[in-house]
Amino acid sequence: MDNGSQQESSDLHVHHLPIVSVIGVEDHTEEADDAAVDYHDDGSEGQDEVSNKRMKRHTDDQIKHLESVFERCTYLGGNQRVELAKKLGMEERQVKFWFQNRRTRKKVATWVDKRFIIIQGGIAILNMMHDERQEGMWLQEENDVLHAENKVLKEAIWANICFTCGSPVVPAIPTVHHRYLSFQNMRLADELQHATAVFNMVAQDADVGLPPVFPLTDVSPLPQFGFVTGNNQTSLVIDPPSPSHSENQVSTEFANSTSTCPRLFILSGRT
DNA sequence: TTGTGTTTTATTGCCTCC
DNA sequence: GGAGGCAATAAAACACAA
Repeated sequence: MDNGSQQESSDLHVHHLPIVSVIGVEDHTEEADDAAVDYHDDGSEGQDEVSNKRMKRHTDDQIKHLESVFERCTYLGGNQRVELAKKLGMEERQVKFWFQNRRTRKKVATWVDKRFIIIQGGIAILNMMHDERQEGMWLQEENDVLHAENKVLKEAIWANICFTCGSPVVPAIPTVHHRYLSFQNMRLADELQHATAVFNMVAQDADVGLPPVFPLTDVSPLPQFGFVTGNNQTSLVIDPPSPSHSENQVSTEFANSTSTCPRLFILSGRT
């Protein structure tokens, strides 16, 4: 603050008179006299030199007393200020300035505390979000595992692989197939043998010069197997149908042939 | 010792209230 | 219009690292 502005201020606001302009004319106590000595301990120094030292830190006792009063009341009335200033040996304006600055510090401190609390709350929320996210990640991992397991089970079902023991259950079907084929082959072989014998006998008796007939080696295509689900039951279907086996018979035979795998038996029985 | 950042005291300008 | 509050700021005092 330059002296020019101070002078202007002194002209406009009487209550803003510089401290050095009033110190020495007040009725100081002993402490106030000490403070005044501090202000003027330059002795014969000029007014400009004194102005350069117009700021003097209050003593610890003064600050302690001011703090104790401030704790009880942050604003002082005129009489209170005068009495406190007298008691502490301070200028009334000094007390006023001190309370004003103290209120400002308290306001800033309160603002900082509030911000700190807000930040703490934010940190707590972030921690909660982190925990929830961690839990979500665990659930996601568990979900992935379950999905993978589900996929394996589905593939096992569709591939006819026992997901309990890992052994293929598909070979159980060829067993039925083989039984069916064996039966067919035996029947066809008998028919063919019989027909060949009859044909050759007839041809020989008639002596028509036809070449002898040899048994056919061509066989019918392998039947296709499939599952049909419905009515809470899964049935084995053979295409083309076996001329000598009903679906129930084949299904029962299939179930019996795979009965070594209890879980598959249950799956094939009910859905 | 000195430069630099922080704290404390004091000032200024503007505002509201009585 | 005077008294006093507040925000912004100046300046002195202080703390501390290099």
